[in-house]
Amino acid sequence: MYQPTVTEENYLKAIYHLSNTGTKSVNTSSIATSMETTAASVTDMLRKLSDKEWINYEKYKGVKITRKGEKVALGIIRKHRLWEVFLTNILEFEWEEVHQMAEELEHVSSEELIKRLDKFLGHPKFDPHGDPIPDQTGKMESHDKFNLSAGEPGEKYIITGVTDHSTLFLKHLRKYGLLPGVTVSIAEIMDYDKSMLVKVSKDKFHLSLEVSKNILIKKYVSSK
Amino acid sequence: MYQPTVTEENYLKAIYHLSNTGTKSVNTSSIATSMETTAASVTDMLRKLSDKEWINYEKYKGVKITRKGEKVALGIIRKHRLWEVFLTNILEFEWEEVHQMAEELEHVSSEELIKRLDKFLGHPKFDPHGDPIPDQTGKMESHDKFNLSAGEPGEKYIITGVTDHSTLFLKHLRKYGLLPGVTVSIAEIMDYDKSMLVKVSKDKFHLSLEVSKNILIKKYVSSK
DNA sequence: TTATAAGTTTAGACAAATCTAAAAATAGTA
DNA sequence: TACTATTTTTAGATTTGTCTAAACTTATAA
Ligand SMILES: [Mn+2]
Ligand SMILES: [Mn+2]
Ligand SMILES: [Mn+2]
Ligand SMILES: [Mn+2]
Repeated sequence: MYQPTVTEENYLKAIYHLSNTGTKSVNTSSIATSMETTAASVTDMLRKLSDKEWINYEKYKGVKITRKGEKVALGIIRKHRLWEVFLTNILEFEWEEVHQMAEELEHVSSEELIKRLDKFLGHPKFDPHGDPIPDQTGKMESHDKFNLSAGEPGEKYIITGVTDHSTLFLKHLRKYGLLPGVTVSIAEIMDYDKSMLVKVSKDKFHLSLEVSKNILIKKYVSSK
Repeated sequence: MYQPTVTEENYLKAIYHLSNTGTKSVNTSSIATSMETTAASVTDMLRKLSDKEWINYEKYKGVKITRKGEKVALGIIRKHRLWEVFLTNILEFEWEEVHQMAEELEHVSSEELIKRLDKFLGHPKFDPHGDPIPDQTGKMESHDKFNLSAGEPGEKYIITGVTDHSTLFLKHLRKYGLLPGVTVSIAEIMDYDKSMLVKVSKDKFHLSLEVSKNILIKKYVSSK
């Protein structure tokens, strides 16, 4: 049908993310915040996206992404995350460096390019931040993940991702080797401030609640 | 100082190419043709490029690219050609497929990305079409190339590039294995239509003047 | 050398995406 | 319920890059 402009792609991606993976309805001001623009500009754009049937929009009632719109959003997210894998695994960037570049690369339009990139990278299922990569049909691994802050003393977990994607946070975690795939065990949780003492391979260190709340984990299981 | 928009980058690249590698002055209509736009639009843009000191422009007198403008153009050309190498050598696209994708990829802004891509590709000196890749300072291998149509019977040559970059032509050459690096010897040149009989490894075939005029070669030298 | 053709610039308009300020609708609360 | 605060939309501009049509400049050639 229509093909979205770069700006329309960015709006659809933002709306998709704000509606936590495509379900609930999103209001104008939250889109404005996430797009770093004004509510007035968002209203203008919502009308256009609605005309093209990528969202359902009623004045004052918020917006819900349509199946069509979701397809566009997932296509962009797929490209974004595959390029992030390329940048870290092949060009050896650190995980906190790749997001801005991927924001540009995700708009390169060729479907064949992304198909071959996916193949070249070995069909990765997750990006460097632990976020799942949608396949060509939009399907992806589901999150059965929970926060490290909800973990229990004495238990062993595997890091699967983060909820804060800021450069500052990612850089901080990398210093401690706290990356997706790494095993952590909780030695102790302090009653006073809910900070925790964790063990990562040979090292032991202290994580504030601030930090542990933003790390996603799954239970450790010996094989696979 | 300023950083060019995607459109400005495309104009500067076109002007650079039209002035055969940065020397002679270029007129409005040739820019319009190469950008597939109107002379009026070009005039509008020339004013902007001139304000930003990327070109010297005097009304009705044509335009010459400045040192600054040349630097911008060479940066884009470097990115374009490196991405073309990536697409052919790594993602295994054919040489006639890569140009359109490179037209988009060349505008991805990160300098660090292109530095690492260059390194990953092994600092290639030529793109898949035989065009030289400028280094970070804008320097590149010079063309001591000439047309196959000027070659002599009995002589052996190495293909170094093409002057027609159209998909149709590139596809045609690939069918015969006429790619940069390949050795050809001229068996015979027909008096009547200047077509030539050439030998490429075990195969012998006929090339029209139309074709031989668009193939660039250098003399064959046994070593290197 | 003057008429005509070719090339170039200006004038005025438009679409996309944005903004500020003002008006309108909805939500929260006394 | 009625007032106020918050959110959202509209109105009117602005910027970038584009267009057509008209005016202007330069080249060509009788
Ligand atoms: Mn990212
Ligand atoms: Mn990511
Ligand atoms: Mn090209
Ligand atoms: Mn090329």
